Amino acid sequence: MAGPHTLTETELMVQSKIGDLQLDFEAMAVCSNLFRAANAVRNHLEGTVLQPHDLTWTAFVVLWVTWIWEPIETRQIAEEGGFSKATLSGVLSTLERRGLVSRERSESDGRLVLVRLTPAGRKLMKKLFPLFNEQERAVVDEIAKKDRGLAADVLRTMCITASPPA
Amino acid sequence: MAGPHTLTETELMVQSKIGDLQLDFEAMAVCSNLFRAANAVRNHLEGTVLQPHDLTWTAFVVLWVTWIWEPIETRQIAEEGGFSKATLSGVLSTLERRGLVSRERSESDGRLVLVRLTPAGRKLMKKLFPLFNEQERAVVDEIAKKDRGLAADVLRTMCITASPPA
DNA sequence: TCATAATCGTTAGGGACCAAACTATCTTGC
DNA sequence: GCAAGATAGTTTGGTCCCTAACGATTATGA
Repeated sequence: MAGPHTLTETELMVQSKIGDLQLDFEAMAVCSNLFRAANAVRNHLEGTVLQPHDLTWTAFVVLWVTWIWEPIETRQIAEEGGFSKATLSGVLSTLERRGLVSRERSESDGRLVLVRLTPAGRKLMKKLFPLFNEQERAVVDEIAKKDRGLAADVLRTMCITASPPA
Repeated sequence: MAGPHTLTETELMVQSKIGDLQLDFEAMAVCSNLFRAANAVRNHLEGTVLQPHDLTWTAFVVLWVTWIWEPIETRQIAEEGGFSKATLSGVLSTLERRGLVSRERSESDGRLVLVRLTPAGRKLMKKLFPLFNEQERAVVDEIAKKDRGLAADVLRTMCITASPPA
């Protein structure tokens, strides 16, 4: 979904395939662009900020969430980051081996594990996050300033609409 | 990045961690919501439309691109779909084994492989795509009608801004 | 009290994805 | 004409991520 064909070309072809069925091309355009944009932005951030520090996207999210909310329970990291606790478990082990985070069993509830950043982890994030945000700014730069708030709102709305009713 | 904390809470925590550095919180909000929305929408579409037919996201994209543009060269599918030709190769084999697509060597250039849908593949897409589009419509439904065009534009802009200069 | 259920993090197994190496085919320049 | 390079698709090896099953701990209720 990141191809060279224009939307109009595609719409004409779809219409010819689907016959006289009713389609919502505007919804199609919004969704299609949503996936392309998310991929492009993620690839950009990975390439410019993360890869030079040998960090995975998920690893960075884990570091970021932990940095902001430490000490934090692993289940909260997984929920905040939007991935499974199984994925988190592996990523945490990697980050722990690299000396960026530490795990510690909760004293009040033996099932829980609390995660913190090590001093090295905090130092890394204090250096890395401004670079990350600078690239976020660059990615948004071409959007008219007055449209940015609306963009964030629209995306949040889609988030809520598409999320399972919990 | 799909967590329960509000953006304002997060901003306050980030500010306290980063000190007096200049950050663009609006860019942060747009990017953060972009990833959450893309994940939520993709999960929704997979759950409601794809999983009942035992189709992967990537497999569906391959079917869709092929359906619209057949006969199509594999390199075009990969570019249009936004994944590597290595990934495509495996997915095509799976779809071929299930009798949904067919591969055929080009007569004019022996390096190329042309892909088509089988009648079964075409039948499936003619049934599946309206369902898919119906869910795309549902996901966009809460966005004010007048904002949808702008949303698509903004996303396209981010796409272009973030994409490598080719 | 104490078995049953719920919840936590980890482990096992599998699928999707990519980069790099490989084979086959076509193009280019001498 | 033909060797060297370019290009297409596939295979290989490895990473990331998920679901499902598991062991450990805590909560529940008869």
